[in-house]
Amino acid sequence: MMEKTILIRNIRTPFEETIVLKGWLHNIRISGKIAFLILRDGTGYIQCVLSKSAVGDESFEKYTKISQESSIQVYGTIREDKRSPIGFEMDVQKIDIIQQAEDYPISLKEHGVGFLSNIRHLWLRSPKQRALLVIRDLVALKIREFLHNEGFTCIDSPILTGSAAEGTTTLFELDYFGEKAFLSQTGQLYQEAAAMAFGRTYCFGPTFRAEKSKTRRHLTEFWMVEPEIAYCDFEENMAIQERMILFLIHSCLELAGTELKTLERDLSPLTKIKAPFPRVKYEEILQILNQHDRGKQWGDDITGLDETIISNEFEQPVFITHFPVESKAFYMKADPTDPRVVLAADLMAPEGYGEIIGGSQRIDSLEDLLTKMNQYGLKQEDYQWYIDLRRFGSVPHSGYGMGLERFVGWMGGIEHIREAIPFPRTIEKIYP
RNA sequence: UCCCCGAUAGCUCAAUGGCAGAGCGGCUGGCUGUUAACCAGUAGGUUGGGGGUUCGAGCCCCUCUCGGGGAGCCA
Repeated sequence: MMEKTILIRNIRTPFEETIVLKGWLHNIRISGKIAFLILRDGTGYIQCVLSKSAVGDESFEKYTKISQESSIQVYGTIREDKRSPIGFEMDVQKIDIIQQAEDYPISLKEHGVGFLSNIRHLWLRSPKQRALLVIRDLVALKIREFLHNEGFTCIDSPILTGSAAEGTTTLFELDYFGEKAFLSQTGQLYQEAAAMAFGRTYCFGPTFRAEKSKTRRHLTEFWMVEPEIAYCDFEENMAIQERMILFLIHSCLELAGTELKTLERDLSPLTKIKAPFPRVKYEEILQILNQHDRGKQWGDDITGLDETIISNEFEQPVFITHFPVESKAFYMKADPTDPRVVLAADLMAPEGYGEIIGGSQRIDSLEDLLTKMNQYGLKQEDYQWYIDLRRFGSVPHSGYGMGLERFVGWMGGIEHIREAIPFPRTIEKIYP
């Protein structure tokens, strides 16, 4: 007979007939004539109870020698059990050993991050890593769902680009049939073109920064979602971001409870979050920082440490707005009421997580754009297509970029965002 | 590129300049309700590489390599 294969996540009722679970051995505890095998199949964990009286001496001997992470198919029945974290256990009748694993390097005890990073291909199997990457998948799905429901069309920007969007020092350069090309550090400029065609657009994919940053919030390859909205001003831009963040938080709380629990995430800071998020001008932020003896003057950057201070100061995410013109990218629109500042806003997540979104209203006047490009030393011929957008039906428009790993890292409450991407690339890690 | 910290058993870590150790993992045995199970036994080491000081270096000094954290920059 052919037994039915069941995914652990789909076990919601007992099965009196024999079924089969296909997975890997996470852990085994042997107590004389009874053994407890924790099986994982990628969708969940279940304890399989193996008793000598049920399978016989010979099988019991064989099955209790299965090593951690061996691939196995377990046949048996499913029974409710109040002692189980998922409410069910399997009574084992038979086990097929697909491959007996060699000594597995990751034990159930603690390990250092350097060791684990070198075996990331195996580390992915650990419960917390699984939980975090499941949340990543959920967040990515819900970003698309949110934007789709708000009338956005996904128009992917190219990853290979011929010219720099924001200076060349932080770009990965490569040879493109004898010409210089770069890995994209933002898809934004292309989204501005797309938004003029589709109204509301976004791109969502990998971006690359050759910055030699060695911090808990930096990767050289990371995923970014970049919405761009035609006929949208600075204020409406923030309102959309606010709605998106709330939707994503609520989605995680509602749909990823198991994973958040696995990560031992304290949920109270997340459940407290509600709109509207505070909007605080750069100038006022400087004052707050100076109350912490940061000695800030007009024009100074908000550094990583400053971000941590700010994001600990508020329980809610905070928009920092109205940055000095010189500190921001060339395409940002100056505030008509205060030309010293641009209509830009960075969103700081609370709990010390810092910046997760950078956004702005873009320059829509041809004249202003050309002036600004000139000031930033950008050649018009490299950006002719971009300039064109101000010549053929230019409109007020705004957009933002959110770093997926930073958001996921915040949701998961983790220390370092390298765990929020399956195979992180950092300044000194490109393997595995 | 710069600053700080680190490298000892497969892993996580101890060891006043004086015999290199523990827990986990491995292996052997015990236990029919374990939850990172527990108990007993056992194997496991060129203390990251090179040089120096010293009667004597895991420990002090120099240097290199690698790893971690941070600065600058950014999502």
